[in-house]
Amino acid sequence: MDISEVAKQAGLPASTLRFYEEKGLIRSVGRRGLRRQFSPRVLERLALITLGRSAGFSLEEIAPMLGEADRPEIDRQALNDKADELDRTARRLIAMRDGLRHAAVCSAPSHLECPTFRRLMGLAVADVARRSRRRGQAPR
Amino acid sequence: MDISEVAKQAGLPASTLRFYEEKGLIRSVGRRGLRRQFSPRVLERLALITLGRSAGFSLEEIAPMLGEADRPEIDRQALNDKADELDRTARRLIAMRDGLRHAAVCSAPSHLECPTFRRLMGLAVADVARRSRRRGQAPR
DNA sequence: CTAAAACTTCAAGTTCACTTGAAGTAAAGG
DNA sequence: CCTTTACTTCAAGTGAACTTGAAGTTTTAG
Repeated sequence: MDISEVAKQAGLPASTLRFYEEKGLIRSVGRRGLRRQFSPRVLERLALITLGRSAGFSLEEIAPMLGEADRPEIDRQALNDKADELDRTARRLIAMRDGLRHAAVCSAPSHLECPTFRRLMGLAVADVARRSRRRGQAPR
Repeated sequence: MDISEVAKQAGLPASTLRFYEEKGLIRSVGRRGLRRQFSPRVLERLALITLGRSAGFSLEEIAPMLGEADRPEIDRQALNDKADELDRTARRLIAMRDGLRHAAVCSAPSHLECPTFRRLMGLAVADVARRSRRRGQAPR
């Protein structure tokens, strides 16, 4: 398959495919002239990468999961850890969602006077503070 | 208050406070010598920024919400929109979480042979494809 | 009074995941 | 054969949100 065919099927721009190849995440099976040729199996690999990305894994984290050949060796512990992390993140988002919804209808003259909103602010600040403590005074 | 005092209370490095001031997100009330002095009210503003950030707003989105003076004018519609967005994101994360949990215990010889896992991959790919279509062939 | 600690500015660097542009080559269609 | 289209490489650029470093000034503690 030509790169544009892969791009179309994977839903990714060709530039991304070249970038992934350069990073060692995928491989082309050869060239026809200058042009890369891909095996259809690359689509599976790309789907795996896309899945990983949308689960919040970085490319660096994904690389070792893909394995050298075509048998992904996903560490089950890593999956569970990531699942836990997603769970925590999702909970935070939902708390935030509810806070926002409340703020949107709250009748307090200013959000600053709304207890719910203030509690939310407090949580966020505590969160940042905790983070910076963990990372030794250098938060992100 | 000195910048370090504000930093401590807000849980943010001083460099971030200078950065926020440069961006017009906060203001110092004056200088003592070279040193910025902050009013304690800046803490509220910073809490608001931190809250916004953790809800997924960009600094650019947050700026207009803070208002010129000290009375934040948060657009209720923006809050609802962001709440909806958080909701969608949270749902995606939860689907992903369940998928990962399944994959972690799945007995299929390879994840590639597990239907649940494959469905998950398909979803992620469809998602990316949808995105790139919306954004005119230029996804992120 | 002096030295260390805390602050200042400004430019440049960092990270991540790509994208863009320029300049060139090759394949496909007519 | 010739042109258009599709690909190629490589370096550099993007954006968000900061961080870091160097060099200088001021405050504070002893």
